[in-house]
Amino acid sequence: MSSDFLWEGRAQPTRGPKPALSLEHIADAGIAIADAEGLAAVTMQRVAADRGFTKMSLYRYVAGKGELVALMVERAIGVPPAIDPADWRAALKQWAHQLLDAYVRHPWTVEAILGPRAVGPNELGWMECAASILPSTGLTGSERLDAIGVLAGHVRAIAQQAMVGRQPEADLTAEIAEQLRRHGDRFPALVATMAAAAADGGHDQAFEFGLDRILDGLDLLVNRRGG
Amino acid sequence: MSSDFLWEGRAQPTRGPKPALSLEHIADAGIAIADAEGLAAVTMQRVAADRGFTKMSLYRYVAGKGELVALMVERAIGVPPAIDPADWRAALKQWAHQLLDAYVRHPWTVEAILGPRAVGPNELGWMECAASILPSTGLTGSERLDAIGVLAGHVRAIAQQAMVGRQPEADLTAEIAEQLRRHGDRFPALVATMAAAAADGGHDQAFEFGLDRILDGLDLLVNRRGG
DNA sequence: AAGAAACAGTGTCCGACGGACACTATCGTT
DNA sequence: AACGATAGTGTCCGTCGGACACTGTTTCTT
Repeated sequence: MSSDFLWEGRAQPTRGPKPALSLEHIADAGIAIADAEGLAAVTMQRVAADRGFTKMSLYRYVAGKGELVALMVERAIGVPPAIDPADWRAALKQWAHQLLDAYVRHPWTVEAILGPRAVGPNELGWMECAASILPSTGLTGSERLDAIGVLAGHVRAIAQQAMVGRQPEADLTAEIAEQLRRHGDRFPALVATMAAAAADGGHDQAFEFGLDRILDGLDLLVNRRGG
Repeated sequence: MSSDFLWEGRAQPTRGPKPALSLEHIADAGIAIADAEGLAAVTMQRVAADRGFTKMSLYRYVAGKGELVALMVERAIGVPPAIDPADWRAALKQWAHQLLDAYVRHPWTVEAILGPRAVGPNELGWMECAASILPSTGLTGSERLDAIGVLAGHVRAIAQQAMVGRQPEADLTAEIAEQLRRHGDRFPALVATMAAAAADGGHDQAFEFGLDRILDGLDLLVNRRGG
């Protein structure tokens, strides 16, 4: 299949010069650039130059830029945590928090995992981690898969917003506030909602709020099944 | 602010040749290309050529490619629907379905709205629509904003998965299944879950399942507040 | 010891992209 | 009729990913 490069380290050949680079070094260089300047700043040129080599030498290690980015994602996401599955609700909450941490540490990942892509052991490991929590709920297999999907989707969605809010000059909420100041008459309910939110002072609870709603909803379904 | 071009049609000048193009024509050409071949196929060249003009003529209308894509998104998302807010739960469900429809009709939008971007009247209109449904729930302003965020995030996340599943040769679930066939021993819980899901036959319920969980969770919170 | 074979890294070239800039063509106004 | 504002074109540039042929290096085989 297409994503072998994420699973098998290449067999070290016996003949010829020793490789001066490694997939790990290359991925780390790319990650460093993406963390500092965004995914768009990651070019074959930059990555190679950061390691003191020419662009073309990278093609000895990766088949193209897509592979490089896939390697970066797999390494940035990291190995999934070990979570005690005794209390499924607490475990899922912990899982979601740690996944969000991984995304926020490397905000460009949400951009990189868009579209068709290769799937690596770490990414599958995170799914495995969630899958190992859910059996005690008594939900069906389809429901458990969907539950993982909803939670992972929520984490991704929040990570996207968090990424946008990173650059102060292009803050989405500031942009919305500005447009509402200009054309507020066309969006009365939205203006009222934001005014109310400003009054009650609660901010940046989007992740926790959504997570709690989803877990409440799951809990309800589990109890319905259980009794 | 930076996104005036999404709000004000440019004033038609009296002197000089008549414009041969319009923002609407340009955006439609871009949308047609993106629908057919994906966002990556949208280049200034292609869009201009489809209208029978040279690339540089587009710069009379848009400041750059970013503006073009923003125009495409604003037009593709379309004007938000009018929804009867009597039953807030049914209304939100309808809202989410229609928003998903809009995304699925133009799968490239989920890619285009990543990162800092200008915000247009249609996008704000969708938020207004949701905001006008929620007051009857009795939730606080912050909670209502977060509720909108969770729902919109869920729709976006599902739309992303739907986009990936579009191309048969790079189906993510098929890729996962393939890797599990090879390395299933490392992911026992995941293998078991997918086997169970295949047995109970329920498929493609991710959107409905997640939406129902979120709405259940909101309902619970509303009732807690109400009594 | 001397090729031969496999491998690592480089230099050069290409087409496509977004975009700057100077240019010509077209129109309403005076 | 002339002018000036506007529309559209042609040319050029830097950067990108990548193909391909090349040189240099190491080790196995004879």
